Amino acid sequence: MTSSRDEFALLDETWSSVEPPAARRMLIAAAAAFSVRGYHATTTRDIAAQAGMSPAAVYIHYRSKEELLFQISRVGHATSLSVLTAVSDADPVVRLTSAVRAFASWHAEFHTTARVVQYELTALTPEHLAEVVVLRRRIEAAVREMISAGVDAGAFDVPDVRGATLAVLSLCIDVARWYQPSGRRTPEQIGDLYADLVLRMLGAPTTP
Amino acid sequence: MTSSRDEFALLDETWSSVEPPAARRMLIAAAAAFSVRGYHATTTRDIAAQAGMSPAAVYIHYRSKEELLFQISRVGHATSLSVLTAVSDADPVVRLTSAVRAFASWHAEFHTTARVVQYELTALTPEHLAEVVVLRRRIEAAVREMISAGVDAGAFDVPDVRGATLAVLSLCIDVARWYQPSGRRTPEQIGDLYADLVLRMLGAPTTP
DNA sequence: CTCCATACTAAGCGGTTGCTTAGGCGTAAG
DNA sequence: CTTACGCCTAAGCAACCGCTTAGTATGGAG
Repeated sequence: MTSSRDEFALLDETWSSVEPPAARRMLIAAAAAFSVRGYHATTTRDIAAQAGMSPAAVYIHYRSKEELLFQISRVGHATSLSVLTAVSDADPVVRLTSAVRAFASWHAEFHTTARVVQYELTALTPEHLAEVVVLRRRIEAAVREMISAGVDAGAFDVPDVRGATLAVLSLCIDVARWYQPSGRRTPEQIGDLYADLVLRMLGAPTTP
Repeated sequence: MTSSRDEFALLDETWSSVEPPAARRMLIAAAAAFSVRGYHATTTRDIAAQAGMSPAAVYIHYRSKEELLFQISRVGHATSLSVLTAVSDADPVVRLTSAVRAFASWHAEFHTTARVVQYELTALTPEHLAEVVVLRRRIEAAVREMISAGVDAGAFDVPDVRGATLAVLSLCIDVARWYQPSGRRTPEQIGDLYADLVLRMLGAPTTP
């Protein structure tokens, strides 16, 4: 299965810094399983089997199944935040365009991680959720500031900045739900499409 | 808890045609639980307790826990399709505007049902999923046709109709994920906001 | 070689799961 | 009064869950 191998190669890219290798294999197996079946439908035996180890091996590297989820969610949120804020162009229009392109295409390319990040929040303990919510607020603030900067520069025509922020974020995040690697669009094409749609939504002068 | 009573009143509105009353109470309890905790994290004992009955009572009215989910998903999809296609205005711009307003605000007001509809598809059996996918395709086709009609009438400026359809649907559906009754926007305000944003996205001349 | 820490497995424990069985209770027809 | 039927519960079964325990293999330090 080629697509399955690609899948795991991409997950490996995201989690390459996790050591030791057995702990990384567990995380990758858990992310793949949580993404497809959901946290509650995934058993620790599933994860261990996918990682090629016994069920008890999970608990050598992680305190609980929930801690596995938390690590995926924490690193996933941090990664998506850094993807969003990596652009530092002076022009607010260019900055937002690049940010949306990168953020949307990340949710496609890394949809396995992104699905866990976006749709398994309710399975986290209150303490872990609180930690992740801090990152989510920073993601929202980053988008809002980029839109605000464009409005202040006279580049955008937005009557409701909070509402526009909500919509832009919502649009990008939902990519993780519907994206399929077998679909007709590549992550890059999705990024380009969404960057254009967002500029229109924000009333930026059309660049022909 | 006032908000909890409102919650159940709204669910009652959606499921009022289900008979007998005990079966309806089960459906409502299941929808509320699936929406908050997810299908797999909800036990048949949870559902029965919320409906004020014994665990075995579930199986008087439904063959399995999955059939409970299927009924919620099937009726929920059918309802959202009829909300989307209820508008029959001749003008394609008015038609799409009204449809988006209604579809987006439905995902807010009935977010409990909408969450089950949008996020628990993977828990359905293959047969039940296939039945629901037919409805999903009709929902997508309805939006695509409305956008196409606007393009044909020269009212929209859309380079990629399929892409625009994807984005419009995605935007509305994701309302179910982030909406909170305690939030700062009412379902109607969300509908108005989204109708405006979608018109901008589709390059419709701004109506001041 | 001994010692010990690390990484792992086989086996299993207590608790929970979806669902079944056997039977009770009320109502209405015969 | 008897019978039959629809709706419900008490009790429980087999399977499965997250996680623990006891023990094994490995490899490097002294």
